[in-house]
Amino acid sequence: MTTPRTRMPAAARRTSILVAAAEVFGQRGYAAATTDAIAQLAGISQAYVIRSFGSKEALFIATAEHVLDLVTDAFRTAIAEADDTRRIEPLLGAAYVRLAADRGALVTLLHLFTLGQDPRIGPIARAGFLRILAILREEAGLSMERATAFLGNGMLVSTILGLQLPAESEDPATAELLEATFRENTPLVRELFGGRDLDG
Amino acid sequence: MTTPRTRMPAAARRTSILVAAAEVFGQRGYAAATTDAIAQLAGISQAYVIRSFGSKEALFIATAEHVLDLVTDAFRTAIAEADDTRRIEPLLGAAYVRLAADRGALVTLLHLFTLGQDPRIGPIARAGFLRILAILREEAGLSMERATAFLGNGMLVSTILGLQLPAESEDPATAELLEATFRENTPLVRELFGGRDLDG
DNA sequence: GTCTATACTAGGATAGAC
DNA sequence: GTCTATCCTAGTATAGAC
Repeated sequence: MTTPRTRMPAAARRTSILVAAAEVFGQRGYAAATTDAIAQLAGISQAYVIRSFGSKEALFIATAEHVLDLVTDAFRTAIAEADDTRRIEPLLGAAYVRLAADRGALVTLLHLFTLGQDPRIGPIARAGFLRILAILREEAGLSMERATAFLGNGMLVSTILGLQLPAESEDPATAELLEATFRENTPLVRELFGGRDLDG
Repeated sequence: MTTPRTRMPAAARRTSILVAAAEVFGQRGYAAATTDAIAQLAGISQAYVIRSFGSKEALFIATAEHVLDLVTDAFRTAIAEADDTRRIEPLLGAAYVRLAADRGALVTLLHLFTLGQDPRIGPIARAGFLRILAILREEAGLSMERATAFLGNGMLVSTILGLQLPAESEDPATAELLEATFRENTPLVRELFGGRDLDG
């Protein structure tokens, strides 16, 4: 709009753009997301978004790294809280589901993983995926079988978010699906999304 | 190009466009795919692609329905072959993996499931997902727990395809991941993709 | 650090011929 | 049934001011 808004230190501005970007990228995907939508959500001009990150592609990469950091941090915190008397998956699962509160984060990740064919983004996507796998294996101590079962469930969680299935459905098949996918975290999901549709 | 190529009955042309569309949509996703790339792959003009389906959106929807049919048909065939002395998941899994030979099909499905926010496509995506779930539950007789485990593994398979991880990697983590994800179908995957990268 | 204005391009869709 | 030519919009990126 007309006059410069809340002037802000560069680092803070960067963060606020990244947060907006994760939401928009999560909702629409990389290609369909517009830098203008991100700008509006961040409350700044489209040109300034580009100024700050150089290009839409660079912004997406920064956003992806940011989300990847959120996930790895969340997993590491969960791992630190674990004692070895119980399975660690519920803790990791809860950490993952809680990231859904960061609107867009999990679905942005899902979008990232569909971009393997992109010459710039593809390598980052592969590395990010393998990085998460390595944490599950080496830091959480999961066998490959347990790790893939956990990852599969995580992809399913993200898919359900991306589909925007209703968090509270009258359709019994949907309700049962959510129970089976979110398990002990189902109440957490309902709390996060209430009556609204699930989205990232 | 210049002069009309192989003139073809409308139905056959439709199919050949759908096949090309699945490949391009699978590779790039809905938004990034261009009707021109689809046209080139199908060997016809961009304008004719639009002519044939009305719009890019309509083409995507038709492609999605087509892929959904491939999946449901493949599952039903697998179910028909099952005897009840063994778990049915390996049969279903093999059927699913074989669809990867239809370049783009599985990853197109993955893209479809990220489009929940789209007013036109979203409802189709949700219905398609629930339709697959219903087959697993009602026709294959899986409990909801087994169905979600199977679906999660399927999403992981599609994600690995979308990431284009190499089918034969020197990286031990990747190799082990593929083994754990594809299980008894690992040889089939290698046969399908040989030395090439995995893609849809 | 942030804006307005604008240049430029890609790509979906239409018109009309054959 | 299929093409060429073209219109038109959306959206990224740049220039330059404050």
